[in-house]
Amino acid sequence: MMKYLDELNEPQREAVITTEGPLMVIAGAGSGKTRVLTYRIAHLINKGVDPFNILALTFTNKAAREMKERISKVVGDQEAKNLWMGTFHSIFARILRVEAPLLGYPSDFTIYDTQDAQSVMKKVIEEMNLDKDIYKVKQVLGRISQFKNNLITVRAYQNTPELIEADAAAMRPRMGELYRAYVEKCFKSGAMDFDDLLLRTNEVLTRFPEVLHKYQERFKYILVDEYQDTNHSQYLIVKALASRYENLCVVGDDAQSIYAFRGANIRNILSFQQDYPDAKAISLEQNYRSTKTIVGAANVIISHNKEQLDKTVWTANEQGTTIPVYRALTDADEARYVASQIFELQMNEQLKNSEIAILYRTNAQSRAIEEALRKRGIPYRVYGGMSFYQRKEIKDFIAYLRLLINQNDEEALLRVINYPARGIGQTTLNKLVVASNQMDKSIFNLLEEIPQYAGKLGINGPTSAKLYDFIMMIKSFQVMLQNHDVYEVSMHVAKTTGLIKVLKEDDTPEGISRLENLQEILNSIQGYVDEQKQLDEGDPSLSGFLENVALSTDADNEDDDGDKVSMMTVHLAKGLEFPAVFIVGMEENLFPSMMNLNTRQELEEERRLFYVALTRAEKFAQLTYSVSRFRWGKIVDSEPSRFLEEIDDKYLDWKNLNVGMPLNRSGLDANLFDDFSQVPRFEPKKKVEKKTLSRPEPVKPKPGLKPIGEAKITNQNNGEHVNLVAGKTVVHDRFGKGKVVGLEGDPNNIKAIIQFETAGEKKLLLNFAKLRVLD
DNA sequence: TACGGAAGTCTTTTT
DNA sequence: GACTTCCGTA
Repeated sequence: MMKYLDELNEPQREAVITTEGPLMVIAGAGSGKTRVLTYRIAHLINKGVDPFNILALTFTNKAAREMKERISKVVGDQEAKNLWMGTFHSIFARILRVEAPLLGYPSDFTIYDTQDAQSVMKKVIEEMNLDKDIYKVKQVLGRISQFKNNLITVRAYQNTPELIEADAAAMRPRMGELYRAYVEKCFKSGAMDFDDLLLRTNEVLTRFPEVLHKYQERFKYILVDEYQDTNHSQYLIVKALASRYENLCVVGDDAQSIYAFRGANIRNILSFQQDYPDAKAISLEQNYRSTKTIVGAANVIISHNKEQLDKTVWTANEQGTTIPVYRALTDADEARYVASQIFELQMNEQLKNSEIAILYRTNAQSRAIEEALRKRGIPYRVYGGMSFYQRKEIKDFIAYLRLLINQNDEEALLRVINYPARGIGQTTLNKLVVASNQMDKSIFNLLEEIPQYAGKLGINGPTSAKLYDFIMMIKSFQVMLQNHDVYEVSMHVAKTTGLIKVLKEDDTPEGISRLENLQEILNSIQGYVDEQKQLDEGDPSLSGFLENVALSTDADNEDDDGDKVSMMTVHLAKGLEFPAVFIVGMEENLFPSMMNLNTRQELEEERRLFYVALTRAEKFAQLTYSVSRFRWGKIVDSEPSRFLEEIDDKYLDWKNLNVGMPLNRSGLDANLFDDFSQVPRFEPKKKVEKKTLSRPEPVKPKPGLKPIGEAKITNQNNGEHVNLVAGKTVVHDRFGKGKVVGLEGDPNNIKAIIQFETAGEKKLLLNFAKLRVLD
């Protein structure tokens, strides 16, 4: 029955069978961390612990789901089903559904995602008449997030002169007021943002000892995965819950801490043994995932960091091949190289697409690669970026559904009260917001009695009637929800509100795709209803569906249909592994990111990020960088990443170093790079190599020195960077064919004067105009 | 009030 | 490039 223990090495087994007392497992990359966690939980259950008493906090929903499946295989579905397993946010949202009323929130509180929060803050700043260039929405919210993650409430802020002074010194003296107004608006709307889910959990556990006691008794055994990425708020929740039984097992790797920007505090893991003096520490150092080359290179990288726990990751695996480092000329060239290498891996190594991943530092890098993969006919899936639920048409529809559950949700109400258009304008809405603030009444409640208030607010008869109609429509949906299933109501909402109609009227490709998306969300609601009915856990609730929507990420969606190459940011790749991994964009200011070059801590986090990226690879890793890249609508020269120089050359295989950028040509010869076996391979001696690396190509004229006789643009035909000069014939999407008459303006922002055959002469900014060059 | 076009602004990573 | 904002027009 406990045969699984034989599948573990010594430290792994110890981590599994040490079930009582605090335990810290430092798990190096690829050291079988997930295996330890699953078997540990299975072991607890086999020992007779009730799954209801086990809480396992994972970093992603996907990790939770996969782990649950694996546990099911050992202990059976029935037992595994009752485990409390999920992300901090989803587990504590679930608990707050029960406990939030103690804090004055409705149990059907709405969860605001980042977009909602930004929209609320934008309105708060406008209502307070503050300068939006000084009080930038994202910055203000970032600051508030810091407060919340450190449990600094509005009151605590007001009582902390250092914070007030710091904000004053940063030219934002009214931060405290903004914080208060934002929190009040959320509270009034019955809404919590992501940080609130943790903050309010802390609050309820602190203020209500009996609640704390209840959950301490419930969660006798607690496991936390990726402990190095917990923030202070999460840390305190865990600490509070575990303080009674102290059966707390944290698993993590300080070398893989990559979420400091979100408040993660690496100290949480570094000082675990101070928090729990009796804690046992186990370190898993044998890597089962990667080749010696990959492990060796990764170790070299991470050794450049100062702040870390002592450990040595090693492997008994084969040596493996050296890591190719390809120097591309443009981002398009880089993408083409990756596509061609994927093709080769398939031919030579019989790898499936699904065994290959392309990792990048920023989502924006996916575009060029997608294009190259499409050209080669390689199927792929891009994870992250704009998720399905973030799309406007989906958010609009969801906003209606949110209103049915929580009519005080002001963000949702303002979003849809005039969409589709029903003649309710900004002026009217401003009056309503002001009145709502003054009367301390939600807009919805105010509108229920609009006939009696309209005159006082200066709202005319027809408008008042429209407002009333809207409220009555929402109320009719609410009534319908009482005796119809969620799917039926959703369908009715989509039709009655006119959402389907407006989308149908738009027959552009984008419009059609928006309609399809609406269709898809309706399908997924139906899927949810069916699934919940099967699980037989009462009637499927709309609020349950909405919670899934708010807390699920793109990576969680399991439409793993077919054999596709995975594309994602390095952050998203955490916890995953692939036989072959490409890490692209290994350039200064990109990886490491130009935003993180200021302090050693920031740079070390970038380095850990690279460490994470490289250790995703089992057999094949490849690195690429480009000497020029299309960024911010401009071509930007770039230098190879310092991380490349940090790796010992014995692990690397430099490619394409002596191919230069053709100067004074109208463009790159695309065919030159199509067959990569033809590209001269230059294996330089060490000295030359380093030199080449820091100055990899002939010095090109800086953009500022360039006369306005020519301009580099990206040709819409083929994505090539070409030089545009007077006399060229170009095609514009709207204006048609035309001849370039001249170029003028600032070198960074060149205007082309183009004489179009039908549209006449136009001046177009090259940073924006989409031109195809004909000759 | 709605819409479209053009200019302006911002680009890191995510629950 | 993507998104927002501003402005003119219907």
